[in-house]
Amino acid sequence: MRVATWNVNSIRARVGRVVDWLEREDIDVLAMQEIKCKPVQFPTEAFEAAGYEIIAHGLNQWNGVAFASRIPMEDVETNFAGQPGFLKGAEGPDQPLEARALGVTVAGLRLWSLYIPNGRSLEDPHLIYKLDWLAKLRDATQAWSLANNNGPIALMGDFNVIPTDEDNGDPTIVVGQSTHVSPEERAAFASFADIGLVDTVRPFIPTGYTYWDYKQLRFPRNEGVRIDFILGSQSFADSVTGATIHRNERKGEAPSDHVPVVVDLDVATEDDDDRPMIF
DNA sequence: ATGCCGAAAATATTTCGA
Repeated sequence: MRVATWNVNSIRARVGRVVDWLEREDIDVLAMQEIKCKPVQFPTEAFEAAGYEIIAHGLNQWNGVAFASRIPMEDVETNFAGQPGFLKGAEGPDQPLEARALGVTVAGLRLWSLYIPNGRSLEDPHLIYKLDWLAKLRDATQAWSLANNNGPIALMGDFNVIPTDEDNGDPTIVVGQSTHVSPEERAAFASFADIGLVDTVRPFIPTGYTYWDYKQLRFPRNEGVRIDFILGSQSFADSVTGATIHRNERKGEAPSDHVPVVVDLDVATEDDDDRPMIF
């Protein structure tokens, strides 16, 4: 079973590339971020023609998350428990939720497609929102694990955090001046390890980037950053047999600025006919 | 060539992104 995450930066601008890649790479489940549309605007037909069902959560032209899967999806959940909201210029606890989190269960695995807030700048209220969002996500994940006997769960998506200096190849992103690398953001990211989640890709791909800015020849110069992750509970990570970062998807005509990240899982599904089912 | 930013709403300019 092959599971992937990809910030597509507008699915309507990228549908051909995404569907071609799904088929070429034999992907079973894809978590998408920044679909930048409402569900009615999502190019569902192109995915269905390739054998994938779509579940999308989008409120407007900003943000938006979705799943494409050729294995049945169950227990669909938009937003996580306690998820903070945000509205520029507004304050207080009743700000509207943004379309940044979507959960589904596939083949017994709990999967989340997540688009963590950017933060914008060190002085911006958006950074406070980002840190709160990550803390509440951690709390919701911990609560799920407690209620589900530490079952298999993965948080997949664009975390908008560069965990180590080795993950930062962009010379304009500087510790002390930029978001994504601040001690507070790195601590928020690291806190997922405290509730038992591990980076399921790093053991297979120790270095390498997942995003290169469109500007300033960042990709030809390989001045990217690593911000897209698949964090899994131990029971999820135990079934991971391999991982890949699809750097070639940054090339060619009209690429997203992010590339797909894939994990291979040793998990039995209904569609498997090459593996004996033993009960 | 991997090459100097792109998408969407609005309809020219602004917002957002990391």
